[in-house]
Amino acid sequence: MSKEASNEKSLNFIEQIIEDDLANGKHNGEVQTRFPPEPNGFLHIGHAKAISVNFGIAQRYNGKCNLRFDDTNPTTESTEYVDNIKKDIAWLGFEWDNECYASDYFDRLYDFAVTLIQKGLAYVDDSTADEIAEQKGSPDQPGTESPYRNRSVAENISLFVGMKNGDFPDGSRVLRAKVDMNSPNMHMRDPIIYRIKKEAHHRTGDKWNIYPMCDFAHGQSDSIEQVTHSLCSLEFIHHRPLYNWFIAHLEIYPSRQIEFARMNVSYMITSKRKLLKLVNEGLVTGWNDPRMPTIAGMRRRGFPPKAIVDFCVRAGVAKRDNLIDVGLLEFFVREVLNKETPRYMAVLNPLKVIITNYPEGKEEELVAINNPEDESQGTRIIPFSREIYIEQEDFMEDPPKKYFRMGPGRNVRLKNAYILHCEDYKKNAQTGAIEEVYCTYYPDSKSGQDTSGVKAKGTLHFVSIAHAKQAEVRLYDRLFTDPTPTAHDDKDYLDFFNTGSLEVLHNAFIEPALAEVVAGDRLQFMRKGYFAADDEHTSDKPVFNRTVTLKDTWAKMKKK
RNA sequence: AGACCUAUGGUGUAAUUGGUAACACAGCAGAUUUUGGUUCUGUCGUUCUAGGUUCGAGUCCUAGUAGGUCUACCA
Repeated sequence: MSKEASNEKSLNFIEQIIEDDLANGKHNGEVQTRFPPEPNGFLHIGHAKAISVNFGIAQRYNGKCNLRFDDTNPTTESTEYVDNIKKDIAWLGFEWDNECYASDYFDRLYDFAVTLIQKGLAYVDDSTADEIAEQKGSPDQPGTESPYRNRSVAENISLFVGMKNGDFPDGSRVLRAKVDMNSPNMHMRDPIIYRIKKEAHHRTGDKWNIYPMCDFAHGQSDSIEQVTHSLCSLEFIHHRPLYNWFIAHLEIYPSRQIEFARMNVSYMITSKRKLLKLVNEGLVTGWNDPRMPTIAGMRRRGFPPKAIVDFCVRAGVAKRDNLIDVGLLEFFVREVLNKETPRYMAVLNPLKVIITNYPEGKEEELVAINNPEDESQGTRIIPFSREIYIEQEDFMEDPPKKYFRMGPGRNVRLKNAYILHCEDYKKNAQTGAIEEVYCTYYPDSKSGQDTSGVKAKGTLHFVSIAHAKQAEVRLYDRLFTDPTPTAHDDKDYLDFFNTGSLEVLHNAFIEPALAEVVAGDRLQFMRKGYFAADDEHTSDKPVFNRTVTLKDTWAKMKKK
């Protein structure tokens, strides 16, 4: 939990409920939550929110949080997803108490179903899917009862056992709870609780021919695990009466479901189907593409887990629809990275500078501070020589007055090195491109021992050409050009795909100290942003992903 | 159309439960700075509408309005 959260006096509505329960001695003062993913996809920023809420609440109240896989549909689920989900949660920094599976409760769930049948509260229905849908009616139209609704207990038991034993084909029969076909809540109109699926399950193999529906598994799983507060998103609010109905009629541990609004983030989407389409259509390279809002994508992008969790905590918990500015996430990413990452110099778009009065063949070793925010990160050596690269955008032939960088006749400091005076430059007559810049340096202006008295307004990063290494740099930007790409009735979300979301630079140059960096390392390229060494990065073939740019007030001024 | 949920600065969340509407981000202005970064200071701006209860309403009541959710053998 973040410091802010633990010191905060104000409580969100869930914490208020919990503190009331604690004050009343409910559940013996215990708090048990759970995070219940279905192992059929990758975790994304929305799951990160659910994780931080469930684990955060448990931490705050000295409770426990289980990881429970809601694996009741063998058609879509696999252990590969289980492994990835565990990896992502651990990476976010959370430890679950028990690792649970709804499938571990299949025997008990079956017994629960039998209990319901014996109480006259469930029946086997031979209707087709279409017929059942028709019976349910519509919200403003009461439903009609199934012709099979009043079978005897004995017949129901016999048929249900038959379903279990595989006597009937898939889809031929279902078990339905006998609730209320006239309820304005569609979920109470005799919901299906078991269906026939002669399919192998990733954990139970071919033991079962029938599988419980989520509604019949989720609440009972909570109850079995003695979950005190079952926190879920708002769309399950209509399921709560059913959740309570099962607990009441089964007379089992009274877990309580509490719903909160899921988090929406601008310029991001979290629909599993829509994300999959991006992958399938090749718009991204996979589920862990650094542009993806998946945990795996954000990890590869270089987002620190703490930033993601801080962001979720800051976004808060409430019941109204929300659209959180992705800028808030970027704020936390920068805040964490500013304190943690070592600084390096890398020139993304090189422009050659020759220091005409610096002796040919001479080399110097300059000392640079690794992180001005963290003295313990020490210093490193930066080589310096007569020919260097600076950033193309750091030179202007005819700069405006507020431009502090290099221009003809101007002074500018090289970070950790000398002050340069720009004497001349070479321009390509055809293209107009600046090809080389010629400068002189002030020998007594060396960083840390500057006695020159020369003034320079701007400071530039650079690399010594002879010592620099070529690298690939991938500049990532948001995936969509619209803050809510899925919210337009007249347009498809793919219409808003940001074709500029990835720019690959093959001709970047990095300082030699970067040789120590390994895949996954996060760092700052001074004045350019925070970057992470990609999964494909090696010291021979360096590849860096831009996590986020630095705040850029100059870019803002230019716009005006 | 029915049921349910929600409504506080640009965004998100608070308001010790009926007692001066605040915090963060974003914005704007300035200071510092060998990263146009960081840090610091200042500043802009808020209770959906209409009634009612009350000495006093963001909070309670009534009626509207707006947005969302639900009608899968998915979760």
